[in-house]
Formats: sequence, structure tokens, C-alpha cells
Amino acid sequence: MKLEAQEPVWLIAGPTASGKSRLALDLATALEGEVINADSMQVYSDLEVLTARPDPDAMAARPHHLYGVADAGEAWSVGRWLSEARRCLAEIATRRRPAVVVGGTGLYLRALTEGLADIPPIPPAAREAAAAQLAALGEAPFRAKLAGFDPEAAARIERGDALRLTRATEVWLATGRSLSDWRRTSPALLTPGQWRGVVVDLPRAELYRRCDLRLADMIANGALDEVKRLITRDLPPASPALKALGVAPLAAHIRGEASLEDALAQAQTDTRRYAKRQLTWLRNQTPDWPRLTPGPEGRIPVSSLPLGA
RNA sequence: GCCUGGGUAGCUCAGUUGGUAGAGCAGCGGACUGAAAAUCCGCGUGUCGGUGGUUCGAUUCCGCCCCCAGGCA
Repeated sequence: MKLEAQEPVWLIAGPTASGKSRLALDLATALEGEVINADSMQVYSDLEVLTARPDPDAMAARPHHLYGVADAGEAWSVGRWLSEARRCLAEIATRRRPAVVVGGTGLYLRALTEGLADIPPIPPAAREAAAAQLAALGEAPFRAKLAGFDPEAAARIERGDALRLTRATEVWLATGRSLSDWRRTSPALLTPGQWRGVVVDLPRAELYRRCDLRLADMIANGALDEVKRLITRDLPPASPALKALGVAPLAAHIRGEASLEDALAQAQTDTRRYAKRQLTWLRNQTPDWPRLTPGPEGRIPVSSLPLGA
């Protein structure tokens, strides 16, 4: 499906706790547009506090899409997100409104601008078979086998990266086509003139300070109850929602395995490291997106965006 | 005041029978196409408390001083 958007689609990227959501709301308000979430964890309804989902006032001020729309028992992925985002963009386009896509998941934004290989869903059996092979053979022989049908992937994937090694293998097992081959045809949803990307950037020390403060706020605002409710559901350990920052350390505290102080400190550390990974990704993957730095009050004026044709 | 133990990386510590030192955690750089808040790769960042002495050479041995923790007063 091609979009015939009159307005450019705004893409707002940035590390966690940088103030992206605020900017997205301000921009959507100024343009009378609608906001689409591009954060892999904010899609889960069970994670409201821990993912710093926009508050009800913000959500009511302008239409917000893909926030809290999935159950933690579901396993969303970049593919699932992309199809939902495509649907949202199409709907917004029919209303002739600008769309503001905001989120810290760089891969999701890239799927929009550069496309995603149209690989069919891989049956769990294929994934299990690949994982079992890796476990049985050991990494080097497994990689050598992979090189037989996908030499590019075998050369590209870093040592120890079991996730990517099994992914490349399961795609081959399930489709008879190599992952690298699939990737050669990845039609982008948005063409270069249809979108405008910006990165919210701020000094690292300031970013880390904001991460730390936000985690402490989350504790004060019900994060423990949220995690308690989540873990009593006994979801499969591999559920993506359980990978959200803060879940593991706070769950450890709830089980009596760590003090609240230690759990908070660990959650803060995890969050800082995540922010650092995002900075690395953005620095190297979106070098040509304009950088915007919040002012002293932590806000970016909409007027500083590269508006206009 | 005296006794004992300790002062080594941002933190917790190991170590050097004298040849300027290394682990964990933190931190930094990097990779990244259906788990991406995921997964993985790489990198020690240091007046070895200070100051004299012995020595070819002191973080290591000796003296003095400073600081911390216990104990005795």
C-alpha cells in the first residue's frame, strides 16, 4: 500500500527520557495532527508506568495511536508494529491530518523509511529447530552450516549473537530462502520526500540525570504494583513485555531477593545503558537527521523544527 | 592518646618474595531487518594516601605525617 499523504510524516527519534513525547504532542497540537507510537514497549497495555506512556491528558489532547493496544501476553515485533503503523498512517491520511511518529525504537522508524523484508511468519517449530541445532552443534559448526545457505549472514553476525544466528537459520528452514536474500527486497512504506526525521539530543550527563529521576518517579507512581500484576500472570519467560526495563529488578525486589534501593539502582543502571545504546544507534544510523536539544525547561519549541516545505 | 586493621581504577577489592598493577561492577566505543527497552562485539580509564630514606630501581621494605574503621583508655 502506498500512502498519498499531503503532509509529510514526522518522525521523532531520541533516547529514553529525552522529552520526545512532549515534543510530539506539541507538534501534533500545532499541526492538528495525530501521534503514532514507535516504541516497542509502549504498545503493551500492562506497562503504563514503567514505559512512561503519555498521561491521559496528553492522550486526550490529540489522537494517540498504538499506545497500550497490546496485551503483555502477545508478542509484538517490528513486523507486527509496521503493519499496524501502516494502517494508522493510512487512516490519518484519509483525514488529511499530519502524522507524528515518535519513539525510541530506531528499528521501527527505520522499517518505515527503509522497509522491512516481506518474510512470512516463521512457525515456532522452525525457531525451536534452529535453537536446538545451535545448542547441539555449538556456535562455530552452526555458523559454518549457516554459511552453506546464507554466507552473508554467517559473515555478518557477531560472535555470540545466538538470536541472530538462529533467526537466519529459522528463516531458511521455514521458507527455503535465505534471510539475506529476503532482505534484498524491502519496499519502504514512506518514500524519501514523504517524511521528515528529527532526533532529540541532549548532553549525556543531563540525559542520565533525567533517566535516574524518572525511575524514582515511577516507583513513587505505582511501578511496583504494575510489576506485581504483571508477574502474577505467569507469562512465558520469553514474552517481550517482560523484557521492559525495570521489570526484572523490581520483580526481584517483590520476590524478596533485593532491597528496593538495590532494585531501583539496577533499574536506573539498565535504563542508562539502554539510553547509551540508543545514542549509539542514532549517532551511526541517522547521522543526517537534524538534532534538536531541549532548552533549560526541558522542552523543545515547535518553532525550532524544520517546518515548511 | 595508645593498639590493631585498612588507604591500589568511578565503586568493591585482589596483587606485586622490589622491575610503575588486574578482576567484578560502573563507564566508554561499536554492530544492528519480525524478541530492538531485545541480542551481541570490543576497550582498563590508575600520582598504588603524602613525604623522606634504603636501593640501579619503591606501589611493594623502613621512618614520619594524614585519613578511615574497630578496640583500649
